[in-house]
Amino acid sequence: MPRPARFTHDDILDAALAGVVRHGPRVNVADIADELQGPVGSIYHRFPSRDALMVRLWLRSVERFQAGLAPLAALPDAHEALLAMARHIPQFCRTHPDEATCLTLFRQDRLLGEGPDELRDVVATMNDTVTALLAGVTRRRYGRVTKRHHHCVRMATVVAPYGLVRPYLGGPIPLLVDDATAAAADAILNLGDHPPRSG
Amino acid sequence: MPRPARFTHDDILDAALAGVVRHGPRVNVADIADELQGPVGSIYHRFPSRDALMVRLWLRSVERFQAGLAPLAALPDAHEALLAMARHIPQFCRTHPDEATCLTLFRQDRLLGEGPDELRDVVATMNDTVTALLAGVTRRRYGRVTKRHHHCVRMATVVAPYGLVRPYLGGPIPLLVDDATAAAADAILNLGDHPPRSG
DNA sequence: CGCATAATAGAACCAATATTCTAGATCGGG
DNA sequence: CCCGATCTAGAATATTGGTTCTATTATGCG
Repeated sequence: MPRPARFTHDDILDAALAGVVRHGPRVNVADIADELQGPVGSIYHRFPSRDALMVRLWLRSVERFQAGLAPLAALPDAHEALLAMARHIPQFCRTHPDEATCLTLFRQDRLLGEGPDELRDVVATMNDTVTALLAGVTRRRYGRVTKRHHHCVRMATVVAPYGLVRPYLGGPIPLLVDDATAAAADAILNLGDHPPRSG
Repeated sequence: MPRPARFTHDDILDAALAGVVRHGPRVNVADIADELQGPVGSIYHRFPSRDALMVRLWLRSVERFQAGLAPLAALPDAHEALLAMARHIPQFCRTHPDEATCLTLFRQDRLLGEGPDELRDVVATMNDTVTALLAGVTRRRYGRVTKRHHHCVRMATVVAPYGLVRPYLGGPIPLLVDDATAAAADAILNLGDHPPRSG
């Protein structure tokens, strides 16, 4: 009975993504409406505020990124599973360059502080699923899960790979990055086998 | 003969830095004036615009960061020199947490595109000195400087270390990060010894 | 003590932009 | 064919925040 919608939530998120990629994190809603080829009213019809829209966009990007991780964590050899998860990051950035850029432009901690109240919980728990995933593989890899193991795994599979691709976002990502990612991940994982005294 | 200045350039940059750390990259000049405990007029008396101020702040942070690098590049053993340069990053972030945060909040490419025209050259050439430094050590480490070597060295000494500390900025940086940095740098540097086929 | 100079001081201004509001369009069903 | 419901549409409004402007203050010198 109602008038059919011309724009879905995802349409608007897509427009916001395009806007962010083109104009940077400070895109204004007029530019987003431009990308949408629609009026700003339609944006506010679906999203209560610009901030909420941006947070939703970030959340969708994170979800899409995380979707590819679960199967890799299930690989039989735990060490190989962790390396595969590390490699997944540059691969994802190559196939989803825009979402990857979006992920780098907002930081979770800042969204937590500045984002709309009603989304705070969602943002906060966003990484819980990944943390749980990592905890499982960590136990399989090291036998037990100390704070040190936790950090090593996180650095090897998330932090280092992410850091390595970051400067290449916006352009082609050389395959060398994938090799560097795997090499770094392997080295950092092995760090977890030895006691704290650095050598 | 004139009235003595209450605020130096550096005072204002310090205030801007404090503002950026507290409010994020979108700090407004009123907040900066707040940190300065002075009026906005005094800020505009020294800097032509907010953008110019931010770029100057970024430049100062980069300079301070780079200052510690040169002596390390001169170490006799080239491989050790590169590892020392890698380790320098988490150390710098620990001793200069605010400047480090500032470095992560602005990206050179975006400053190039959006920053004031008169500063574009300065921004563009900012990394030339580091590139030159790296080129020298690269030659000593590998004997010659191919594109692949260049990338490996850059990833090992800058990109990976930077990426590894980034999520820890704003809080204490565990010493484990330094170990991970060195391990990753070593692994990536060794990648440069082998031909392109990954293994 | 005025005078010249350069800086502080903050209110006034104005442009950019997020948000709201009112009107009009589009559909299915009675 | 009109009605209710929902959405598009974009002009109007409000707010935020960068920049400018007009005092006013402090200093050294003649």
